[in-house]
Amino acid sequence: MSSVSMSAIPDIVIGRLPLYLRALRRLRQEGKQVTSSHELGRRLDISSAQIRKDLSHFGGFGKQGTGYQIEFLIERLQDVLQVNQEWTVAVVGAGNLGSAISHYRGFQDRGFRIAHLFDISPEKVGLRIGAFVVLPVSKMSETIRKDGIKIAMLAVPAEHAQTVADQLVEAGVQAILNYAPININVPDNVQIQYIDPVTHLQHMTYYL
Amino acid sequence: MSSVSMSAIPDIVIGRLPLYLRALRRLRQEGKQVTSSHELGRRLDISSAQIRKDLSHFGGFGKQGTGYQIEFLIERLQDVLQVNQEWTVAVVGAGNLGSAISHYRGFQDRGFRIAHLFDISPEKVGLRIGAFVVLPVSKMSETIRKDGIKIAMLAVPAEHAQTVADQLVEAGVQAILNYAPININVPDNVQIQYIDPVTHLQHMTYYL
DNA sequence: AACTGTGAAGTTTTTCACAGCC
DNA sequence: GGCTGTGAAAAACTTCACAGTT
Repeated sequence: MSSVSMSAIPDIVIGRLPLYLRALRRLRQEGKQVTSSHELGRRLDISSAQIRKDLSHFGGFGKQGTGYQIEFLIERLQDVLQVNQEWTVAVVGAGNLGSAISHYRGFQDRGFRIAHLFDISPEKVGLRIGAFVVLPVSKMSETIRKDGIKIAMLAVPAEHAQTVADQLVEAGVQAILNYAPININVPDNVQIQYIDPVTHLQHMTYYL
Repeated sequence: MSSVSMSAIPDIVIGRLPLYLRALRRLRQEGKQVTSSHELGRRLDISSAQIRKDLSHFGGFGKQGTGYQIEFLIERLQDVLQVNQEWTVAVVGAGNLGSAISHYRGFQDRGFRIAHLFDISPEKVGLRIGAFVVLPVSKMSETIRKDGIKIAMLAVPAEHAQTVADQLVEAGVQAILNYAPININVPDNVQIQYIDPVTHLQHMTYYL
């Protein structure tokens, strides 16, 4: 997990911040202005002490006796996670999954904008998928470099995931969200996260 | 996390087993017959000691001096995770995401078969999506009960996720994989897991 | 009265390191 | 020589409990 070890703040804490942020935005949408570690904890099924301790790593965001101002805390968490800016993202793979990702409206208002969709197949290249025209993988490095893209989502078959990841890293990508059901090796300074629904299902079947 | 606390084996260990299984099947596909905790660890970026300790919870699967028989270990892990049988799964939500899930070929050979696709929208009901004809949510409880379905994937808008989850639980579903970007409350005896790509992206941007 | 922020205590998880076996 | 399985040690993480503030 790369640059994690040199950070003073545990990675497991960082991993919870997006959940706090998501819940807080929900509370805001419901019209609430103030919340407490207890209310958040109840919603997220996390102890209130955990939430207070996590947040305390970044400063005193709350008020004793009152709780947390939702709007203020949202801003602070977005600052910490660096999602007050908009990140430009590339998607590689224009199959069913890449297509679904490209159509998804939920990235925009949480800090991410998809800028390009790449595919290697000549039949896909040139097609319009959602708001994008599929570009050839042969143009990938050049485009990513030109636009300074730092984040990519990988939705190619498992067989090609490592090769494409290598190209992405070579082109300057520093964070990869890998949807292919395979482990990938990247340099220590590159972030990687995985999405594989089957691992979640298999985790649950243990308990059934 | 429900029934977890009464188990002798830590949930965090259970969560890694699907990753081991995935890597082992990959090794098998590459033609390998034997592996070691070191080789697995290198691929997964997990320490070899961790892997040995995790596996030792379920019995001595390896041979000193030799390592692990890949085929044998795959079978054992599939037994432990109960994925030697095929689980029948329902998908709720026939939008882009539900459609992508329904088209995905990767569930079948890892223990899961999608049996039904539900949607509430009258325009969607009756459409053919992948191998499925979209069924109305009004038929959901009845169908799930009749087929004894225990697992559901939730791909509806965040606003409807809790309501649909309640109906699923009421109909007998015991495990839900929620793709909606919102926390859901379910009874203690029901498993729930989340997939939200944005939380992963936000986790990574912290380090950029 | 209600709530935060936080040291200290408690618990869980990981790593170490090595005996035992192939 | 290489590897597993495992107690013991170390590290990481969570919870407790309460002083301090509104």
